[in-house]
Amino acid sequence: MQRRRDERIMSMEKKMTIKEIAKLSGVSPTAVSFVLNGKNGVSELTRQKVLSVIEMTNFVPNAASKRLTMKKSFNVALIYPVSASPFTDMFYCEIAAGLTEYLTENKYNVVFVPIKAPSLTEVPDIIKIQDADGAIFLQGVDKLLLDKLDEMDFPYIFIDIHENDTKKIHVSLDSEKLVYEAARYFISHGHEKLAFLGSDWLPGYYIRCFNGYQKALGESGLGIMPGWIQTGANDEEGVYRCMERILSSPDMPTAVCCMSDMQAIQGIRYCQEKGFHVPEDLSFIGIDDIVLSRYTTPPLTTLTYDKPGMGKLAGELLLKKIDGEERNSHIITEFGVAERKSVMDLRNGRSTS
Amino acid sequence: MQRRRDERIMSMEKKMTIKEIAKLSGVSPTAVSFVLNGKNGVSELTRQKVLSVIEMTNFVPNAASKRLTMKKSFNVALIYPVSASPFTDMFYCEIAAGLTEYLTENKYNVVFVPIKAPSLTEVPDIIKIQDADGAIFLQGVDKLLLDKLDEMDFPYIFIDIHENDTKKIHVSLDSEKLVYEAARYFISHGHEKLAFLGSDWLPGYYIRCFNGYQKALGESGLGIMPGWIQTGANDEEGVYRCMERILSSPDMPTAVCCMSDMQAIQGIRYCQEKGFHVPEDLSFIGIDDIVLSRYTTPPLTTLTYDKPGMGKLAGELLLKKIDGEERNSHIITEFGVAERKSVMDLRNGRSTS
DNA sequence: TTGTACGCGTTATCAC
DNA sequence: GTGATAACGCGTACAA
Repeated sequence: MQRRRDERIMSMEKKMTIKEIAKLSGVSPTAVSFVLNGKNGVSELTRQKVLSVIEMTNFVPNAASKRLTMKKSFNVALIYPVSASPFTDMFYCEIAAGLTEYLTENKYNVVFVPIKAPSLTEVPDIIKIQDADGAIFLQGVDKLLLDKLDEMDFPYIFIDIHENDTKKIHVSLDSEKLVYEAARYFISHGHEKLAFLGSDWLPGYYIRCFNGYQKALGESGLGIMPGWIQTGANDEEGVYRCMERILSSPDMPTAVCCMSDMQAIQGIRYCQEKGFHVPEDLSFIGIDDIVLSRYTTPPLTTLTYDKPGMGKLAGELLLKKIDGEERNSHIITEFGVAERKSVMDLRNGRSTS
Repeated sequence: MQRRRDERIMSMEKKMTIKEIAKLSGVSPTAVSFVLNGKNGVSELTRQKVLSVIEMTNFVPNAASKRLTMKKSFNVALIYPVSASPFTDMFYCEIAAGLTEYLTENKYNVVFVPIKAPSLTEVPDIIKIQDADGAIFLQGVDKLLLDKLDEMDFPYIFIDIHENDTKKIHVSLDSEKLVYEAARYFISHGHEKLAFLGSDWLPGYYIRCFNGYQKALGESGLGIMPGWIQTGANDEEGVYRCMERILSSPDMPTAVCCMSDMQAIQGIRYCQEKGFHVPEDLSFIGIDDIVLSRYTTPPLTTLTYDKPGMGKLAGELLLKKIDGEERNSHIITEFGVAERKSVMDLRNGRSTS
């Protein structure tokens, strides 16, 4: 008899609702809700009754409904310009991986929102329609938009912010130190003529990187020759033009500091196409450790740190912020060196390994 | 007077609802809804009134509410095993990029759902809680799960399915033809001794690739020597072991057909580490054209096709299916050749370019 | 065209 | 402390 009833319940194809469960359990929807959410206020007896019905029917509360009543979307928007697309840029891809994993584990969806316009000043649709509880910006965004979001009290944080506006919460790298350490690495391997290959379309980023370069050289009393500093490495073509100038500099450098692994990799390519040998003729070091760097020839020596961890950390900060707890920004200042084959050790005439 | 009222409306910070808009416009919520959705059944006058109020208040209908009433989540789940993570595998990354772009344009969110368990037989949470209108599986999934989804009438499609189960809708590559053409490319460049480097943990995929290899060789009457066929290329280590055997084969091949770009790239690395020259000693060809292939040394010659387009196509098929229109599977059979530097032209003794 | 019931989980309000 | 009832949130669809 009992058995038959169970079967009837189990075979019900009708979509279950909390009311149905309540009816089947002989209790009120409230009681079911309480059981579902582990709140107390229900007797052990009812809890068991409800639990068994839930078990049998495989009931799970409807997401849309939950969203509506709780006024929470359980979505987080990941907003990025084309220059920082996780699908194009391997650096941001790794970060997005860590972020997505963390948020998924915490029952949030990550919604990828590319910015197509050159500059986003309008509140993105997903926020307007209240379909995100918070946002993560990659590489910063227009202040105008931030003002609007602030006015709405909408929680957001940044990853890899390239400005010195420390008022906003962000997870970033200490780019100055990154390039500084890259340069130090060269210097500790006997290099004294260091060129700088970078881009300046993100001015804040450029300045920080350049400062790191200059600081390292200054500390060691090394000079810079005309033509060694190139800032047009915005794309492959730009890198090529920059490298052309560096290579034709009257006093050829022995090493090149870069603002990203991609710049280093493209720089190496250019050298090789022109018949130069890396690292024998010229050494390179990157500062990202993107996966590509392992597979180039020579594999790229580069600085390394936990990129998925940055994504995860950003997720944590944002979730805390959504819950009303403020956390501080986090700037990564500790890096490892992935020693591969793109740096010549001038002290003994071999490539490092 | 009118002016003052406008300002009052504009400055209202209260979250607008369709009812508020109705009140302010002096019409019913229904009328507002009609205007919002471009349905007819409202006079031009009301339309204008409503439109102006919407304009002033910047009203946008709430997403959660829309979802609940329309019984639609406007989410699509992208479900993948670790072996096909868009964040790890550059091949799937490009596909996911095209898919995400297309779905975003069509007002759907893409929710990334990694499968952690070795085999997913349970209906994923996101589907249980009715938070996805459809799903896209990368690389196939357990039949048990598909049966359950079928029973629920839940729409799904596959990308890059590796089985011959043609009943399910999918967007895939003709792997047999891919490898066939890769082998043909070698043959047309004077190669007669072709090795095969692959993995067999996706048996259907392995068989198709191997068939392509064998077909090309058969057509040209080329023989296969013992040790030329290696199927343990599951990871870098596996590739190395396979290459070790290929290189120590009594009759060394001049070229290696691979089941993926990564295998080719890792194979090349192994050769180089062992002092062999690519392509002079051994030629390689890939079949994916992942971005990495452009940056290896030598850059990898590989087969190429529109991967973001595959993602977009999959999005189209799924959206149609969600709307109840069945579409046929699409198997990509046309490829280009990205001629780079990893293949030696044995007819004239140079590397192709 | 408009009023209103509906969908569905949560929570405030009440009764015992 | 337990449990139930009802209001809520909000866009949609159908009856009026």
